[in-house]
This record gives sequence, structure tokens and C-alpha cells, in this order.
Amino acid sequence: MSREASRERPTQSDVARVAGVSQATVSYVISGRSGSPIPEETRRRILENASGLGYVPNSVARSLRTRVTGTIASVIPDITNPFYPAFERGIQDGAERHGYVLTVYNTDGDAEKEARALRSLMAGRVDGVVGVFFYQTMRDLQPLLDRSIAVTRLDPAYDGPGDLPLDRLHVDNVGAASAATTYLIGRGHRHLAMIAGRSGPREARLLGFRQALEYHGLPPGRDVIQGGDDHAGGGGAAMGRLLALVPRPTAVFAANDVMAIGAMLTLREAGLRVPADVAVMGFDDIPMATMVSPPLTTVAQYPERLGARAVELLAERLSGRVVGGGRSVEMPFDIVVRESA
Amino acid sequence: MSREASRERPTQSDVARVAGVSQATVSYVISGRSGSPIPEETRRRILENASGLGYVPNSVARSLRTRVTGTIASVIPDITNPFYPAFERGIQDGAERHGYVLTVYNTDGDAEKEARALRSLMAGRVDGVVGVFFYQTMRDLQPLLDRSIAVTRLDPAYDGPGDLPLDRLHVDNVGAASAATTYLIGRGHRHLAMIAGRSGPREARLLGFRQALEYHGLPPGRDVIQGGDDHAGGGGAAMGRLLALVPRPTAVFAANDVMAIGAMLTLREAGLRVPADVAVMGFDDIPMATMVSPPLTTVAQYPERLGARAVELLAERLSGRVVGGGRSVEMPFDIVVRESA
DNA sequence: AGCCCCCGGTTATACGTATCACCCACCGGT
DNA sequence: ACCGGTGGGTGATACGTATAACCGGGGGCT
Repeated sequence: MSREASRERPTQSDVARVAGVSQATVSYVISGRSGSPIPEETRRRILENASGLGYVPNSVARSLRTRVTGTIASVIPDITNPFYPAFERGIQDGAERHGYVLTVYNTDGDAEKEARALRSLMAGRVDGVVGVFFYQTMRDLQPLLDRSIAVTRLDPAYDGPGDLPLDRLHVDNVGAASAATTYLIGRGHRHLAMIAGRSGPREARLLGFRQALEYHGLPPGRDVIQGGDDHAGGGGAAMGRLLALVPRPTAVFAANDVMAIGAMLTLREAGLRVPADVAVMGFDDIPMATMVSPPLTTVAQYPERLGARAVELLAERLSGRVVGGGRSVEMPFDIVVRESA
Repeated sequence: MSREASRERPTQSDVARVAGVSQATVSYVISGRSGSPIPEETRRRILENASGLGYVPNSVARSLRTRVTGTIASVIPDITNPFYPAFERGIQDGAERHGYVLTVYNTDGDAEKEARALRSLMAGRVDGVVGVFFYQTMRDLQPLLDRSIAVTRLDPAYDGPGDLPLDRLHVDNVGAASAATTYLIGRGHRHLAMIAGRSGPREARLLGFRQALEYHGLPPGRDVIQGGDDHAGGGGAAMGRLLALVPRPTAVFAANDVMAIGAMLTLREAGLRVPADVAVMGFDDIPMATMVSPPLTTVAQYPERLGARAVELLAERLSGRVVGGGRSVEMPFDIVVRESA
């Protein structure tokens, strides 16, 4: 097989030449838009020659002309955080369903990286963005909207109807954390602690925890470990500090499953049983939650649906079916009782 | 704040007008290429006006002109498979380091979806591709190369030097599975079973398993459960079938950690202890492996490094530093001994 | 004085596609 | 015989950028 000098990729003009028509006619046939009636015979001849030459439309040129890229972006802190793979998967499936390609940005929950992602998005390489932003205000997103790039944002909590034409999606983290705490109280616990971590929805979850304590007349959580790492090690270290308390809490609510699992590992090393000695509850219901021992009681928030729904909202804007003020949709959560609490 | 009719996004021509120069001059300043010497004064005036207008280069137009998109793609079966988040993360970090944006395709290990991804990539929206393909032959990738889209492929095993200018990356799955099996044999097991699943590297891992048995003079694995799901449920079901065997295997090697964990869950339900009654070994060393009980003994293959290295190979092609025949690089694995075997 | 060179730009064009504005030939109706 | 309409196209242009080619004028050198 002789490797003939790398042939340029064929264009509509090439197809036009061999089919004996003009480039415009090829374009009408390829893009399928009516604008000029093309008889079946000509149409077939063009399509045959196109596939014969291996012609594939150049999507960059097409985007320049139409001002539509057929691409959406996701902006996510860190795909190795087990909450996000399912979220990205939901976005990806939604994108595919609507004929979009997906490009991804990660931010590590870092302000500077979030800003970098936004700057890259301003270059007009996408039609819309689904994002989890910890540091950007609504106003920071305005430049995207000015460039008519649609945005759907995943928020940690409801914060009022928006003036900007930008939809928001949220799980009621306050309510969910409150429900989780109430569940623990209902199981008879009177001395609860929380491991709060430092990531995005931490504030809302901590607030819900405190609200539930207050509502049930318990002293406001003194035993809250803030900051630290969001990974299992962070949860384990936080648990270590809680174990030093006298009296020791009988139940621990972690702001996410990974930290909860870390806490359980520390408990096991300390020779304590879960939930007999210390009950542990998490948040997220990551896949791992069912596989640890004991299986983790936690709060489920269905990230795949979240991602898919975010894309629906985006697609409604992109198609022009929805315009005007921002919508705010609340997504469901569930308390999932397993064996750890 | 009055919302003045959505102002069009500014172009170089707009900047040129207010700065009192030609569009070409703006381009020379913005793109930073030397081609015309620009005095500092003019240069500053242009940059000031550009940022004043909120000018951001249009990357679609730029790509059309330069034939460079600044984007690479990853083609991956399923991000919710716990092996892949770290792999994608490695790709993303590599991409960022080299100034590329990342777009992602998922295939679900399905031939039709793989083909769809390839077709989309042919439209020239990316400069290069890092892919995990289960069904595409080398020849199927040729159309990408013809369009001068670089490709790095993650293979399940070494299969000879390539004639195509396309680099391949692989972990020695045969050797790794053989090493894992040898480890089990070294622990005194004489009756081994394998849960093979059906995903990509299954063949290679099964081969390694059989080679090790043969080398140690053990009967070739009769007790191999093939097919089935690659998820925990599949591993659990396979384990159920193995438990029905008489005599029962004393060690089980699963083709991936998820199935191994599923197998352990089934063992626990059956009231059997791991590793005392049945030893279990996995493959991949996913994050979950450290957190189950008992912690899983497995084979680590460092997916993040794998992804990063794949991008390095790609970047070397894209920059023109490397041309010609395909390279094949082997990546390390390690047997990670924990407590399940 | 004449020449060349270089500084500081400008003009024109191409990338590949979509689409608007035409245009010609032919046919049916009167 | 003439006119209008329609089927089947073509030509030109714009999208926003990069870049090759050119060009006027001033200064230095011989």
C-alpha cells in the first residue's frame, strides 16, 4: 500500500468539482436545509461523490459561519471526587441526547482555576455551560451571558429567583442535612458531632445540622470539626479529634461520604464498633457507600439525574424555547438508611 | 442598570477602529507573533482598548485560520467505572499543562458508540485523541491520521511495533495477571478460580491467569466464570456460581476490583470469611479497594499516570517533535498486598 | 545627492461553510 | 406570440482571524 503524499482533507469545493456542480449546491445538499430545491438525481450524485472522497463537514468552519458550535462545557471541581463521575455521566448523556459534544474543565474548587475556565469559555468555543462554581458570583457569569453563552449552575442551596437569564439547580442541602440530623436524633442520639470539611455545600449542610439541633432543643453543635481535607484522610483525622472529646459523641454526621468512610476507618482502628459505639452518617450516597462495612447510612442526591436535568434546562435555553429570567429548580434527596446509623 | 440591546461580541476590527489602526495590526499584537514590529506605545494602546471593549479572541475563527484547535479528545468507556476518573484526571492535567482543552466521549464499551465517536472526531474539532477502544482496529483509526489528527491509544497488551504513526500505551496485563496468580499460588492456594467479566482487558488477564497455573503445574483453570456484568452485581453473581462448586476454590482472582468487591459481598452473605475461607484478589486498585473490609489485595496500574503519559506522547506528536512509526510504551504495575488475599 | 534599509504599519487574501440574491430555461396559459 | 412562474441551480459574500506582500518616509552611509 503506497503512502501517497498526505492528501488534504476534502472540502465541499472538492466534492463540487467531481460532481460537476457548484460549492453552494453541495452545501445545500450536505446541510439538508431547504433553500434551493435539489432534484433527487443530483442529490444522490453529490452524496455519492462526497462519501467516495471521504468528505466530512469541517465543524470549525461550520461553527464560524453559523455561530453555533454544537458543544457544551461542564465545569466541575474534581472528577476523582466520587460524587462527580455520575454527575458528569448525566451531563454527557444529556448532551448526547441533544446532539452536543461535551468539553470538560476541572477547577479543584479553586478560585483561580474557576476564573481560568471562565476565560477559556469566553473564547466562544461552546454554546453553553453546566457549572459547579464555588467562588463565582452571578455577576461573574454575566460576561458569558453577554456573549450569548447559556449557563446552568448547580447551587448548594436556593437563593432567590434570579434576575439574570440563567437557570439554577439545587438540592436543598439545608433541609437534607436537617433531615439527616433529625434521623440521628430520632435514633436516640443526644450528643451529635459534625465533620464539615471545607468544600462547596459545607455551609448549607452545617446550617441544616445546627437548625435540627436547635429545633429539638439540643445544645447547638459545639462539636464541629471544620476545614481539613475532603478526602478520607481528612475525615479520619477529624474523627480522631472527636474521639478525644469527653464525653464522646455517640453519632457523627459527615458532610460527605468520603469523609464518613474515613471516619469509620479511624473508628475501626480505635477498636470501636459502628454503629453500636458511634453511629456514622454521610452525605452523597456514592457507589462506595454500599460496599463498606457496615454499609453507610447517608443522604442520596442522584447526581446522574442532576446532570441530565441541568442539560435539559440548558437545552431549553439554547433552542430558544425558554427566554428571560432565571429559573430555579429544586431536586429531590432521600435519606438512605443502611447499617452505619 | 439599563440592559442596552445585546451588544455583539467585539472583534479585532472593533478594537482596530477605536485604536485607530488596522485589523491586521491588532492581530499582530494580540497573537503576539512577530511578523511586523510594533512599537511599545501602539501596542499598549491596542491592548488597553481591547480589554476596555472586553475583547476576547474568537477561538473558532482562529482555529479555522490556523488549522489548530487547541483541543484534544478522550474516548473512554464509562466515567462511572471507577478505573476511569483518575485516568481522565491524568489526561486533563496533561492537557492543561500543554495548553489544551479537553472534550470527552464515552462509548460504554460499545462498538457502535465507538464508531460514532470516531465520526464526530473526523469533523476536525480536535487536534488529537487519547482513546480506549475495544473494537477499533488500527486501520479504523487511519481516517483520523489521514486528517492529521494525532492518536494515542491505551491497549490491553503489547501487540508489536506499529506501522502507523500512532503511539500506544499499555500495562502488561498478561504479566500482571500472571504475577497476581503467582502470588496466590505462593500463599499456598492450589484451587484457584477466576471471574473474568467481559470488558476490554479481560482476555489478557485471563491469559495471564492460565499461564501462571500452567507454569506452576496446576490444572488449567476450569473454574472461570466469563461474561456477566462488570459491575459489583456481576461479581457477586459469579461468586455465587463458584460457591456451588465442589470442591470450592480457596482463592478467587477477579478481572477488576469492582467485581472482586461484589464477590466479597456475596461471600459475607454466605457467612464465609475473607481471606480465611476464600481469598479474593482484584485488579485496578481503585480508591474503594482500601476502604472495603477487608481491604482488597489487588494489582495497581496508576491510571492517573497513564492518562498523563498518554497526553505526553500525543503532545510530542502534535508539536512535531516526534514523527514516524508508532511507539509502544509499557507502563508499570504493582501487586498491592492488603488483607483480602 | 543618491541609495538602501528598516521602522511601522496597511491591504488583500485565505481558511470552509451557509445563505442571500440572482439568473436562465422551459412550460403552461391566454 | 408573449408573459409569468417555477424548477434547478450559480455567484458572491460574510463569519473573525492570521499572515504574506507591499509601501511610504526618514535616516545613515557613501
